[in-house]
Amino acid sequence: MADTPANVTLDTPENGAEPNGAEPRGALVDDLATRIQADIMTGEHPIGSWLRQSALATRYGVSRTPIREALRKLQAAGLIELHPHKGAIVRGPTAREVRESYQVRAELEGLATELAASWITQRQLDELEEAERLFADAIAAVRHGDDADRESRTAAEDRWRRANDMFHEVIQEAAGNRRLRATIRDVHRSFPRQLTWATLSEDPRLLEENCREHEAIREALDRRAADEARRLMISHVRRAGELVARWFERQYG
Amino acid sequence: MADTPANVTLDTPENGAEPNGAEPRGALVDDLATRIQADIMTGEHPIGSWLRQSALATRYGVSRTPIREALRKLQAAGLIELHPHKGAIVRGPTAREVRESYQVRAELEGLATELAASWITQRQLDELEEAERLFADAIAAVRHGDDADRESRTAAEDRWRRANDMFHEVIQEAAGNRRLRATIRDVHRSFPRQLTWATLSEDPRLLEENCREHEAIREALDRRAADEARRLMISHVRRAGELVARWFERQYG
DNA sequence: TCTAGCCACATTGCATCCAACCATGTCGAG
DNA sequence: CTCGACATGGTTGGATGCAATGTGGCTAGA
Repeated sequence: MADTPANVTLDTPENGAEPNGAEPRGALVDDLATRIQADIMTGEHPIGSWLRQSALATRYGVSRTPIREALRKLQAAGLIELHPHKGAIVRGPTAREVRESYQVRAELEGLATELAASWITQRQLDELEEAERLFADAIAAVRHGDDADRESRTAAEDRWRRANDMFHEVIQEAAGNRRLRATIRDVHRSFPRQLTWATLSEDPRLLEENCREHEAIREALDRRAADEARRLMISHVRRAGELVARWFERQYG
Repeated sequence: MADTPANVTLDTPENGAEPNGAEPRGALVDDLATRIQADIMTGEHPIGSWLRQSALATRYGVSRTPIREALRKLQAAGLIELHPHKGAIVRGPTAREVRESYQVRAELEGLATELAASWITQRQLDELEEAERLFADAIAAVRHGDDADRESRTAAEDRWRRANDMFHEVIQEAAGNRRLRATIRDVHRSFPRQLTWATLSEDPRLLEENCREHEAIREALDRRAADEARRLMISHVRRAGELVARWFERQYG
C-alpha cells in the first residue's frame, strides 16, 4: 500500500465514484459485488482472467477487505472461482452448462407463463405489447445501421436487451411468485448476457423469429390459454438456448 | 479475545475439530459457512436470532474476518439478512414463501423426474427401492418409539431424512442435469429442513402416504412413463409443500 | 409519571499488518 | 545440457486496531 499516489484517504469523496456520498456506508460490499458483476457481464473482466484483490481495491478506491467479501458473494453466486492462495478467476460456462441452464430456465419461465395466464392484468398485457414495439424498433435499427455505424449498433443492442428483458420480466411479475422470479434470475445471471445478443444479432432473421414468438405468447396470454402459453414459452426459451449453445461451441469449442 | 473462557463453547469442541491439520488452510471460510448453515438448519441458531460476529468467532475459534466472509456467502444464499451496523439475523421464511418455494421445487423436481425416466439405470432403480425400504423402517421406528424414547425418535428422524434425501437425490442424479440439481438444492436450502420432518412426523399416516407416493413414482420410472412420473412427482412435492405451509401457519401465523 | 435529550457501551465496517503460500527464475551439481 | 534445491517477489489468508454507527439506560425537566 506504499505506492498509492493519491493517498488522501480523508473522507473527501475524491475518486468521484460516489457522486453524492449517498452511500449509507454499510452497503459498500453489496455495491462492490454489483459493480464487479456488471464489469464481468460487460466483458471488462473477461472470462478466464484473474481478479487481483489489490487491483480491484485500487480500481474501486477501497481496501482489500470489502473486496474479499464481495468476491465471496460472487463465488456463492457461481460467477467466479476462488482458488485458495491463488486468487479469483472469472468463471465461464461450458457448452453443456449453457444447455443445462436453458433447460432449467425454460421450465421455470414456462411455469411463470402458465401462472401469468391467470393473473395478468390488462395493463401488463399492454406493457408486453410495448415491449414488442421496442423490440421491433431495435430490429429495424439493426437492419439499417448495418455495420456502418458501430455506435448505433451498440445502442440497438442495448435497446433490444432492454425490450427483451422487459417482456420476460413483465410475465414473471404477473406470475406473482417472487421466489420463482428470483430463481430464474439466479439461473440467468450465471453467464454473461452478451451471449444471447451476440448469438441472435448475427442473423436478423433470428431476431424476427424471436419477435414473432413473443407475439404468439402474448396472444395466448391474452386469451388466458395457460397451457398453450406455457408450451410456447418453453419452446421459445429452448430454441434460444440451443442457438446460444451452438454459437458458444463455434466460439470456444 | 482469548480471554473469554466460554461457558457454552464447550459443548461444541470446534477449536480442536481439526486434529491433523487436514485443513487445506484455504477452505476455512467455506467450511465456516457450511458449519454455520448446519447450525442454522438444526435450529441452534434459531430463526430471528442475531448472529454476533464476535460470538461466532469465539465459537468457531477464529477471528471475525473469515466469519464476515462466511456471512456474506450465507447472505448470498438467502439464509440470513445483513443489516448494516446492526448485524446478521437468521432469516425465516413466511408461509407465502414456503408455498412459492415448493411450487418452484415441484416444477423442477418434475422436470428432473421426466428426464430421469429416459436415463435412469437399473442400479439407480435399485437404489430407489433401497431408499423406500429405509423409509419404511424409519416409519416403523416412529410408530414403535412413540414419545417414550426421545433418543430413538431423533434417530428415526435422521434415518427418515436420509432416506427421503436419497430418494430425491437419486432421481436428480439420474436426470443428468447438474444445473438442475444445483438449482433444486438452492431452492431447497433456503429454509430449515426440520420443517418437513416436523410437519410429517406429527401424523404417521402422512409418512405412509409419502412412502406410497415414492413407490408410485419409482414404479412409473421403472415403466419409463416419463409424463406420468413427472405428474406424480409434481403432485408429490406440492402436497408436501401444502402440508408444510399449513403447519407453518399454525406455528407462526 | 412521562418524555426528550444525552451519554456510555456494544457492535459493525473498513484499513492495516504480518505470516503462509504459490510461482518463477537462478544457480549449482550431475 | 538437464534437473532439482533454493531464494525471491508477489499474492492471498487471517488477525488486529480504530473510527463510525446503533442502542439502551440514565437524568433532567415538564
